[in-house]
Amino acid sequence: MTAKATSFDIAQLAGVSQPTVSRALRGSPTVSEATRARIEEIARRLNYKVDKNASNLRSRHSNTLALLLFEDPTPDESMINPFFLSMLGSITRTCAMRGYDLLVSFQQLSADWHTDYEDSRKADGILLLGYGDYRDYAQRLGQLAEQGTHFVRWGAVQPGQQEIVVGCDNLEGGQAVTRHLVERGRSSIAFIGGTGKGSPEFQDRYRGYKSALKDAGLPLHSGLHVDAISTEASGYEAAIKLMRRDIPFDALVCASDLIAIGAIRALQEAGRKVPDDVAVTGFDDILAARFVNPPLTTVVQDARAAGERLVDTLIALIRNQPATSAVLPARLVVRASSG
Amino acid sequence: MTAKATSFDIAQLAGVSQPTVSRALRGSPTVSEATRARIEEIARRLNYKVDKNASNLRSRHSNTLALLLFEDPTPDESMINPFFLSMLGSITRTCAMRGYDLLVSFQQLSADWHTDYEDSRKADGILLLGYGDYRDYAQRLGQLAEQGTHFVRWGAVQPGQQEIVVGCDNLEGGQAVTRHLVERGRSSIAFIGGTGKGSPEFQDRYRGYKSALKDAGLPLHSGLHVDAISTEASGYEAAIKLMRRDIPFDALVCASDLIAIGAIRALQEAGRKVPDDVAVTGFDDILAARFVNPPLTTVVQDARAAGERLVDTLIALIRNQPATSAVLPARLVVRASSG
DNA sequence: AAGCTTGGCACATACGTATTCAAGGGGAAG
DNA sequence: CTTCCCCTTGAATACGTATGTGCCAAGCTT
Repeated sequence: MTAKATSFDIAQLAGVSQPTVSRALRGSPTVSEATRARIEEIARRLNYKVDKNASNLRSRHSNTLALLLFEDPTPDESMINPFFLSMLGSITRTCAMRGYDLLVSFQQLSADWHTDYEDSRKADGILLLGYGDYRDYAQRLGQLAEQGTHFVRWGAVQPGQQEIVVGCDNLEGGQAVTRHLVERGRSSIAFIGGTGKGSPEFQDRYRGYKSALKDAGLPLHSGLHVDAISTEASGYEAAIKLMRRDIPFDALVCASDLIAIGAIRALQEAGRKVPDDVAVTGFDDILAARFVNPPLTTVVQDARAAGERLVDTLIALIRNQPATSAVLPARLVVRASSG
Repeated sequence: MTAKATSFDIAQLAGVSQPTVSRALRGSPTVSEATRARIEEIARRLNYKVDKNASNLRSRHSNTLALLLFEDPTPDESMINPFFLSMLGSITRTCAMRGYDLLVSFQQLSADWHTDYEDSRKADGILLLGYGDYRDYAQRLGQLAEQGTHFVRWGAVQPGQQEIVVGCDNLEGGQAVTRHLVERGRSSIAFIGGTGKGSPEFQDRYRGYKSALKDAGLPLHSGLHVDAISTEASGYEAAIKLMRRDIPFDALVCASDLIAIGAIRALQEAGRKVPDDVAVTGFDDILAARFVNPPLTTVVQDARAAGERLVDTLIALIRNQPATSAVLPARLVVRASSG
């Protein structure tokens, strides 16, 4: 293991100065082709790699993005939202293709996440995932956006926000899945998922549900709504609570797949057949959705497109190119659970 | 947004020199308490953050680990092994607690992954996940280990390897699950999963299966083994192939949960009841294992412990402290699918 | 009281690259 | 033959921190 080669070593071997080596390897047009070829050959031979720390220090940017994943402080072991995890794959690949490195951190929500990464020059920009009920922090985010902190949030687009957001069309997704149930002839459609304080995504899905009911001329019955968070256990309990109310229903729109899976278990244990007695739909299309019995009708968020869009938006922001919030389409996936 | 504060700014305000600021903030004992307190107060007031690039450049280490996740080049969309994803959570948390940043990259297996990270000083060490049939690269890894490249691989521990490996006790897992089926009174136990070229983990699980059969005095019937890769589709096909052989079997040890889920589907479609006619077991305890019908008996790899061990081992290696390969225990989780 | 340790700090410098500025050389234009 | 300019390159320096060395004063020892 010899000492690592520096640009000086290469300069000496090539009979040029260190700056010329730097220019040649960075593709500067002021270097003649002959010189560049010679330098590149020597660099390859010495297995030379640019020292990122020195390079970043001098050029004042790190070519690195930070991905901050804020966990819900649930005591639940299930921990990470499965959808985020597939998006992570897309994000890392997109970063690689764009020539950026990716720093990943799962944190509890803390006040100064931005300083840790951007102020210390570890990253040029930040991706925010799982910011939860961001409205509690909306003002703070707006401040940061105005200060020029480079970040893009994944989540619900809200009117009046200052920061840039990429999200999925939860409203349209909620509409599509409800419309689908109506088309299958269901008329008493319940909804499980939070509508008050809590995930803004869930609220958008609920608004879609309401709007589809209205379009179909169906009444909105407040007794057919139960709150739940996105776990199997919560979905199970919510379905039980719903059944206890003795209000008849023949379909169930769940705000997430995990909720739907729990609800199906509760229904089946109570002797209700899915989908014959009750049609059930989820949201997310997690891996398990395909394998439960019956397979779950759900709404896909395209994780690949989401990851790409997040990264490309953030890079544009960093480079002071036009960058805007975006809402990605949601797609209905029909399986057996909806009849 | 004012220009970022440097250690010089603080030095001036505190009436000391820049090196003193550096030492004070790094906790050097050569700085008096009074001076340190004054400096820390000013640093806080200016929202000063150490420039990591400058710091790393000078100190010659980056306090960063790289996580390289090599994907199987499967055309399958399922992409990422779900178990890796939960381990990722544990890895990021452990890194954070130890004061390290984490660079994440999903790559196709390439020849010079090490140079990209360690030679360019982006990371002090590398975690290798999903290296696949690493035996094809065993010699290369051995070389790198001897050269002093800092890396730890997750996977099967193999005799004679040079590099450090942390893995799960797949042998014991395979034994445990087979033993469990024997105790439940099964005597014709089939195995689905690769045993030839392919995942060394699968091979260890198969060896455990064989050894448990032997301990129980049961014969090993080569007709009761079918190859498969870790997807639902592959498990489905393998089970069909097995049934076509018309060799009676009353239990099925699958090398992964996804295989087991596919196999259960094939069995049920063929009219065989699980677990009454055939008991089925998986491996991994992915999220879906709990929700399939019937819930899947499987073997848990403790993702949290695995992530912690990987990170701590790598840090020890980097610091030239004693670091050894480790095999983590596997735990049997009994659910309804095994009768 | 003179020498000696010790704590506390400043000075100078190194880390390896990117960038600014100036200069050399050769060809084109006059 | 001169002048000007472009094309290439080298010299110098900046980026912000960490560390080896040296200095000064105060507290010790004999």
